Order: sequence, then structure tokens, then C-alpha cells
Amino acid sequence: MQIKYSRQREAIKDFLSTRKDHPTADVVYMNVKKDYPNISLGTVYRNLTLLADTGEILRIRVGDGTDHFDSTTASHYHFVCNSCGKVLDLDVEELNLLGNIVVNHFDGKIDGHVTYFHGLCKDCLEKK
Amino acid sequence: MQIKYSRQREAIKDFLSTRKDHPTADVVYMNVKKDYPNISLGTVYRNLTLLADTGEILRIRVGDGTDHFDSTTASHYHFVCNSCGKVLDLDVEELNLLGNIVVNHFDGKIDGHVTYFHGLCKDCLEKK
DNA sequence: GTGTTTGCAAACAATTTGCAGAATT
DNA sequence: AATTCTGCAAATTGTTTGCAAACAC
Repeated sequence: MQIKYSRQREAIKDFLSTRKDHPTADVVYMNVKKDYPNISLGTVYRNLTLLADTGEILRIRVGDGTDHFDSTTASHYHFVCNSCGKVLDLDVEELNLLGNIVVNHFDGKIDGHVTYFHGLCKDCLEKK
Repeated sequence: MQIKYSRQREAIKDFLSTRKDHPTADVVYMNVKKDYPNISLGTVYRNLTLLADTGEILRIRVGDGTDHFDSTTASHYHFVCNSCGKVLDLDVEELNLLGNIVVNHFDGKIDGHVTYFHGLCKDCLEKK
């Protein structure tokens, strides 16, 4: 199945690349709607899924019930703010450390691991 | 708001303590139903949430869209099988290592981190 | 022209909630 | 008796899907 160009998909990708906070599908929808008032949420979901499948964006699940999306595809760690829910990138190179330690204690095959940190982001800290 | 005894909640807790694979709410429901045929899924959800809030059980979100529950409350790492979806405990104590490294690169307050490993469990490896 | 993508609405899955009656204290 | 808990069903949330028309190649 080949992929054809669509302006909606392009707009979604463009919007994502302007953001560093890993918006949810709904946030993408509301913003792309400014340029394409007729776009539907279904289209946003379809394209986010497609882009994640082709590896052009990253789907991030931080356990808050909704998926987040990220235009930076190189694997890195994330931080989730307990107060405002924002998801931020952490500026630390990926550590395989953890996987190496665990491998010796487990009877199966470990492909990788998912880690996210949580706490209070700078903005929320300052509001206290 | 005080908490009153309920046989349903007790049955849920008992069932969880017999399992090592972190069942979902639905699995808990189907099993507790054997002893309490009239129990409703709503009651299961309400009690799982209550028990998780009081710290008697652990709610685990591994990004597969459904919550899993665990009667072992001491913090530890989990493994998710990519093939059968099972969630298993890893016999390695939680490492603060990671948090310590990240702290120096981040402008907020880090409370902790969530990590789960993924790959193939022993059973699924053998089936190949 | 053929095949993919869209908008819309309906369908879905997981979870939560309102309510009247039952159980616990 | 007061209050919490239950069962049921309806509501909510996040996401997926079927379909006919619109668009890309």
C-alpha cells in the first residue's frame, strides 16, 4: 500500500515540529483546525498513527490515559509534570545501563525499556 | 470519609494476591464473579481504585491501553511481553541511579520514574 | 481511471458515575 | 440511624472504523 500526499498530513507534521511539549491528538486537532477548519479528529488520528508507523514521529504513552506525539524520533527520555501534565524531553543520552543489569535476572528476551520521569516542571515549581 | 468492610473488596484483594501476572480489571471481574456471581464491573473498578489509592495494591500502566493491578506494593520493575501481553515482575530492586543522573540536567523537581521493559517472555520464546 | 485520503457519524473499549436499595458500623 | 457500598445502567473519554465523496498520481 503506497502513501499519497495530503495537505492535512503535512499540516499535522508541521504543527508537531513547532512544539516541544508532545501534544495529544486533541491538541493537534484543535491547532491544525485553525488552518483547515474542516479537518476531522478521525483524520488526525489516522495520520498520527500513520506517521508513527512510518517512524516519522514518535507515539509516547506516559500512562495518563492519552497518547502524546513527538516529532523528535531519536530515542530519549521524557518528563511528565504531575501538576500541568506537560511532557518534556530530557537532555540525557539514552542509557543502556538499566537493560544490561536486568538481562541477567530474566529468563526471556529483553528488547528495550520505556522510562519516564515525573515530578514538577519549572513553571509549576515557580507558581508555588 | 471512612472505609467500611465489604466482602467484594476482600475477594478482589484475595484474588490479586494469588496472581503474579498483574491482571486487568476485566480479568479480576471474571474471576471474582466465580464466587460472587452478582458483582458488577463498576464495583471492581471502584475497589481497585480505592485499594490503589490507599496503597494496598499497585496500579500499573504499561501503555497497552488498559490498567493492570498488582498486590505487591514494594516498588519494582516490570516486564511486558510483546507477544502475549503478560506483565511480569522483575527480580531487581528499583534503581535510583537513573534519577540521580537526570536530576543534574533538569530545571524542575523529579519525584521518581516509571520504567518497564519489553521483549519476549520465556513461554513465548519457546514457542518460536 | 485507480487507489488513497478525507469528513462525518457511528462504533468501540476502558473506565467512571448517578441512583436507589443493601450492607456495615 | 447514619453512612458506605453495591448492582445496574447510562454517561464519558479516547480512539477506531465504515462509507461515499474528494483528491493524488
